[in-house]
Amino acid sequence: MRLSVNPNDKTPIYRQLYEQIASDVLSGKLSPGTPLPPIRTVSKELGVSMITVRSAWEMLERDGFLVTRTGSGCFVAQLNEAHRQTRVDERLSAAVDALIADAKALGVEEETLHAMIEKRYR
Amino acid sequence: MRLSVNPNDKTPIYRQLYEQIASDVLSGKLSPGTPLPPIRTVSKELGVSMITVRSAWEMLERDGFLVTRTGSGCFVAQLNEAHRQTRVDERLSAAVDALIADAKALGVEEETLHAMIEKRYR
Amino acid sequence: MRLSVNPNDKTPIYRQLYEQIASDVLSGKLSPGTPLPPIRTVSKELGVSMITVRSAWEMLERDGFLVTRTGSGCFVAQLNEAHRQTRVDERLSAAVDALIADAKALGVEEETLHAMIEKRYR
Amino acid sequence: MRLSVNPNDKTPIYRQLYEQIASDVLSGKLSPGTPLPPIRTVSKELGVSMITVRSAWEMLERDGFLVTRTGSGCFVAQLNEAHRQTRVDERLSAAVDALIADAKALGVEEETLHAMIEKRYR
DNA sequence: GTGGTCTAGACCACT
DNA sequence: GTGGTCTAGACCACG
Repeated sequence: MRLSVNPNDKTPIYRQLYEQIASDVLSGKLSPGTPLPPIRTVSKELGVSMITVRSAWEMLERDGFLVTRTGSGCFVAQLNEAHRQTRVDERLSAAVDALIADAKALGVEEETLHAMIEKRYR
Repeated sequence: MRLSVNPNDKTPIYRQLYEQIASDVLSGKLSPGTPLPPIRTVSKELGVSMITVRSAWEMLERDGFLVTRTGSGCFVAQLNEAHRQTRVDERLSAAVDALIADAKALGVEEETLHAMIEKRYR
Repeated sequence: MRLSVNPNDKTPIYRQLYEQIASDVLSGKLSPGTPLPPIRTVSKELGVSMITVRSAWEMLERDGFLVTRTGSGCFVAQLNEAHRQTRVDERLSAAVDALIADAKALGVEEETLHAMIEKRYR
Repeated sequence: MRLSVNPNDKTPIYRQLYEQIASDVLSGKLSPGTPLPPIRTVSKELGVSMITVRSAWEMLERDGFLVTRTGSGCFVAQLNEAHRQTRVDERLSAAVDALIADAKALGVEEETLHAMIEKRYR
């Protein structure tokens, strides 16, 4: 559980938190059932308001990444392997499609894209 | 000059306009010297405020895509081929890096990425 | 005595327990005088805190479904048939009223409601 | 647009607002494209915090009942008739199922249910 | 003017 | 102790 926020980043803090946790759940770094640290703790450690953390948590729950049990805490949701894989694919497909749209708008060929990925993947 | 705005898209209207024109300039669809329609016209056709259009134009001028000649309007800027290529690369590199970061966070291999691009490039 | 808790359900655990027992008493599945298992046992079997179970029991006693005999445990309360029927009616009326309010708010006719119940009652 | 909140009701204010607007959209009382009053206005009129209103609006947008365009306001979403009907059905089915579950738990027959609805539908 | 985000508190219900 | 809701401000980006 290594969370961090970058206040210079223009993306909202709650979204930054969302992305980090969602990715960790989807990549398997956080396994189902794992308890998350209390909102107040996260809030203090990151130096952001409780509400900001809650806002991220709420989004994560809505999207099925965690379940919250009032009085006892928040836990990584149970996602079976197939489901997890599906969501990884969805997420990546969207990102890939966005890149391809960009490339096409700029008149860049598929080969150039592959080459660029190869060069920058490290 | 085919401009459009998508009101459901959460990206600000002025940014949508910016992206379209910048892409068209970089891909060569808009060649240097081409006059842009008056702000007032664009504003009416798209049903958006003149302020919004002006703000997109300003950003484009700031980034060297447009030049304003007082009294006669806005024109696509002169970009020499090397410069144009550099900027295409910058833009695409940023997009590629974002995708790679995503892929890494999700624990996805480079090969999977290439395969996905191949499949979705149509 | 088949008790269970659903951790995904947002209704508080103590309320889930309350509802199950209240329903069983009102439907006659639990007859007057039947002893309830000790709080400690229920707590262990369901994996919930004793405090939670106690709080459900207290509410049930307050509402006349249970009686506590100090030293010997909790028992299903004596409810005469007329009383039992009244309470079933109260409970159901409330639920029916809620449904009707919903239907009206959505502009749905009474006939549609009857049809839907017929279809879904199995 | 007649909104009201009942502070005595234990359901959260933002949920009360959500339900009212969602119902009005689904029943057709609010037609697609209609602008909603600014959050600040609603907030003042109802005597609740802006954040509470926003929270309801956010949920409504998430669920496709409205779209917000920063800088110009919030509008009832475009829902075609088929989609609208589907969502009305979903909503009502859920409510009906809940009632049926209740009835079954209490050992009440289908006929009794129909009779009760008939009597209380006014 | 609009909505979007954030803070620093508070009070409540649940476990 | 936990999370859930709410308040009364503030500042920013957008149109």
